[in-house]
Amino acid sequence: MLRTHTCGELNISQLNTIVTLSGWVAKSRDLGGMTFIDLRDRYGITQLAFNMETNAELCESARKLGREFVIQVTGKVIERSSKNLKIATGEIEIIVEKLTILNVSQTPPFTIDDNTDGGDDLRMKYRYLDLRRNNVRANMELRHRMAIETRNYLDKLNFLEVETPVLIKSTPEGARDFVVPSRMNAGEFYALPQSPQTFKQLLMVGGFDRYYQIVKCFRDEDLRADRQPEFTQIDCEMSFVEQEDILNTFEGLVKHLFKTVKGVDIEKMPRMTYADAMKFYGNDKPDTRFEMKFVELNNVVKNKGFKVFDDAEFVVGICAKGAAEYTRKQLDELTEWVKRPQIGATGLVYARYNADGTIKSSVDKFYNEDELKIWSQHFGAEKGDLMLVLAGGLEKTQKAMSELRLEMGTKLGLRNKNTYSCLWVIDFPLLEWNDGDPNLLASLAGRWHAKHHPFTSPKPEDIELLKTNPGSVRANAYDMVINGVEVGGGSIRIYNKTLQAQMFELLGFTDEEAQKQFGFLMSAFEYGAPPHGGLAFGFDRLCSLFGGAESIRDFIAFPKNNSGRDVMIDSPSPITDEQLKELNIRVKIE
RNA sequence: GGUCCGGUAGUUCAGUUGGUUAGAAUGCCGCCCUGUCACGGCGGAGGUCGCGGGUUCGAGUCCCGUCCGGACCGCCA
Repeated sequence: MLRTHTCGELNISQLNTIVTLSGWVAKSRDLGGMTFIDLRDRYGITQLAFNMETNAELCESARKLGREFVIQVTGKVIERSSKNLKIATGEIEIIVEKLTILNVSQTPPFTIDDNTDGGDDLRMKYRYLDLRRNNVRANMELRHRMAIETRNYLDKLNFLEVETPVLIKSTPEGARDFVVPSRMNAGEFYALPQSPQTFKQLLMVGGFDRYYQIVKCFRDEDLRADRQPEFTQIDCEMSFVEQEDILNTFEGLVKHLFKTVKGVDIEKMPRMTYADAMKFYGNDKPDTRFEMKFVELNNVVKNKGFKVFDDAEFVVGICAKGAAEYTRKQLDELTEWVKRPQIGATGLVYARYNADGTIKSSVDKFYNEDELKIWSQHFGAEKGDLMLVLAGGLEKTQKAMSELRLEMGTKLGLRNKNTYSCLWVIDFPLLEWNDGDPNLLASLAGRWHAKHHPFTSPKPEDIELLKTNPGSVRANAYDMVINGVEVGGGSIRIYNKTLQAQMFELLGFTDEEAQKQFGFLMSAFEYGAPPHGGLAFGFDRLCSLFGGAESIRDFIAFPKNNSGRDVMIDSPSPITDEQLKELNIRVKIE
């Protein structure tokens, strides 16, 4: 071993011990007569001391060490004369007797420090240096802890971790597939899994009644701060269960993670129907850390001569507690904010319930104070509150108000990242109407597509509606939402061949297409498929939520950038003509 | 496919209405300094202002195009 101890463990109890440490030169302070070096490894920092008086030669070599040189030192642990209580090893230092340079280093392009001066791009290019920073390493440690505790919890409940293949079959439903050409089968391609969905269902048919896997999944869609082309799921499936069993089991998993990783106790998670989530939050993943629920105003504000409201399909408001003090300027800024193309509202109506009991609105011309009093009753507004109203088409206005609600929540400090509000959103619609996306129409020739996926079972009491009113059919599908983040979701699956065939038909698959793409699953269902269901958690998102971060990138050791590039290894990249020839592929860039 | 923001020293940034030799901090190099821990002091080097074109007597600054990065919308069953 090139060390007897790590750089994080020595303290006053090891005084006068001779130790050997190895690590990186984090910083050096040359005072002339003596030189101090901060030696860093994964575990911490230990100060090395070199003295001109006692060993001039050694001190001279220490002065020449550059940042990030890898060195090994042997020396005695002594008590510092001036202590640094900010670090764990701050009471001691090493009087170095022997110094070996294990490796030299170029000066790093950014400081390896908690508050680095490096921009994101640079950090990604030199990710191996970025990983030396405390906070990035702490994120990876958190991720490790989450994975371990996930395995602990599920193992205790008899779940089996089973690996499923990564080279699988492309299907047109859902996200775009990443594809891999097959050399041995000219002109044919594997697809990388968007999730191990069909395999975990086949494992249920195979009798593995409790399965999980912490598994990489791939989706070739545009990226975001919380979306990577390859990402990790905690993928789970259970047999002989009903929806409540799944919810309870995996609510338990998340509670276990909060308890063991963060020391936080989470209460029983409420269940909210999709319909209520949309009604009160305009969103299927509501941030329930704060109220500020939607107030429908169609029956309150119409027919008073205000054309915007009269013509609107949907008029909705929220009550921002204590925000009546907002200045004209702040309200104008808020109006501009909702008018941005990303939000898409055409305007914002506000009414202040002033401390003196008067109510002043931006539409006083159309609504007198008595009418505004009625507004405030609907809002549940009190003195000091601000009422905000948007109007327009239903979906667009719901979406805009949902964004405005989150913005107001942020502005009013109601979204503390150390507070966790968890819930299940249940009873999602089974199907969504295809509003004319030509790509979908071409591939599916169907008018509906599955909101969750085509194996999701309808609620038994809604099955009749499949024939008459498919849009109103509710699914046995559920999402777990924490602080407005969809951390996971799943469903009770169809295990009946006839019902599955009916679904495929509704989704526009011909028998032939269904057979070609999912024949293996339909065949399997003919051999005694048990009732089953499951869900998958977005592991990266869960980690970033636990770590209090917005972006998942810092919880992935080697993430990709916005364009799906790995700037460190410079991929993707072209392949040689020889490789292309072997694969029977000709590249043509339009 | 679309909207917005950014690209100036190794790094993070400033740069006014278009006007002399493009600045600061930090890092780097050299000298000095025996208790530092954001050490301190003095000195120095370091620039294709992303790239291409245009307007102008004159462009880091204005216009057009393009590339790169970031946030978002669409998309992500």
